[in-house]
Amino acid sequence: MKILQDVYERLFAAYGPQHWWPGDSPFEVIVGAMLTQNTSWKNVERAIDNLKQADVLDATRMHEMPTEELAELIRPAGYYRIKTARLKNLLALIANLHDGRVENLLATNKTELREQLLAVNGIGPETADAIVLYASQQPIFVVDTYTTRVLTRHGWINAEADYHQIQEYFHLELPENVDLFNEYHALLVKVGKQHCGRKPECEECPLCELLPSGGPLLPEANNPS
DNA sequence: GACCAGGCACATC
DNA sequence: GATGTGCATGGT
Repeated sequence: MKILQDVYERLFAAYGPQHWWPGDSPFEVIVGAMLTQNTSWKNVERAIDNLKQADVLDATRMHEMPTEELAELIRPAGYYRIKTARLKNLLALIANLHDGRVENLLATNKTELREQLLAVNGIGPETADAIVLYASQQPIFVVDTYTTRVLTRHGWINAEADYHQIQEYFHLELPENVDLFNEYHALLVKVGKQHCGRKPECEECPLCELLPSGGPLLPEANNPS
């Protein structure tokens, strides 16, 4: 039985479409993916609003604008110095390898695109995959802390599973579909925020109500208890 | 005031 | 190769 499909159907039935990724353009999605690293989306919104107000939410303008100026605009998103450098690194990739055109970057096939993104200092697997899925609209599953937390809490993966192993699990059990991967990731984030992962007990956890811990699914998974 | 948030790179052992 | 730490703002 494909448990991950069953989990998805239950989550979608309970919560419906999440309409991710918020953003008016692919470039805004990219910037959001960079800024939301270990940061609440609310703070990212403030930063993106600042960029819009300053009329610089554009790859060329952000590439050419002074570092200090960009830093000040994205400040609400936290880690603003390092994130400014990271954004500049990505903007340099777009300028140098893609003629400064975001659409060229996003037209790159997902394997090559992921590789190029991962080569950028400041882009790790989650940010790269978020850009591939949500900005470039190519099917790759995004694994984040909530994904790991929810799956380990329910005993569906072993606690030592790394990013790639978890991603492979989703790719193995699910059809390769952009809309499915989009909704599934968003639903896991939604439920993960309410999930009992932070607490030992499991009350008022919507996911646990829907899906009581059923034991390991992967052959190598640990027994959760 | 402590803790957390849609990670990642780098230092050190 | 595993583990620890810095990065920073804003909400609870």
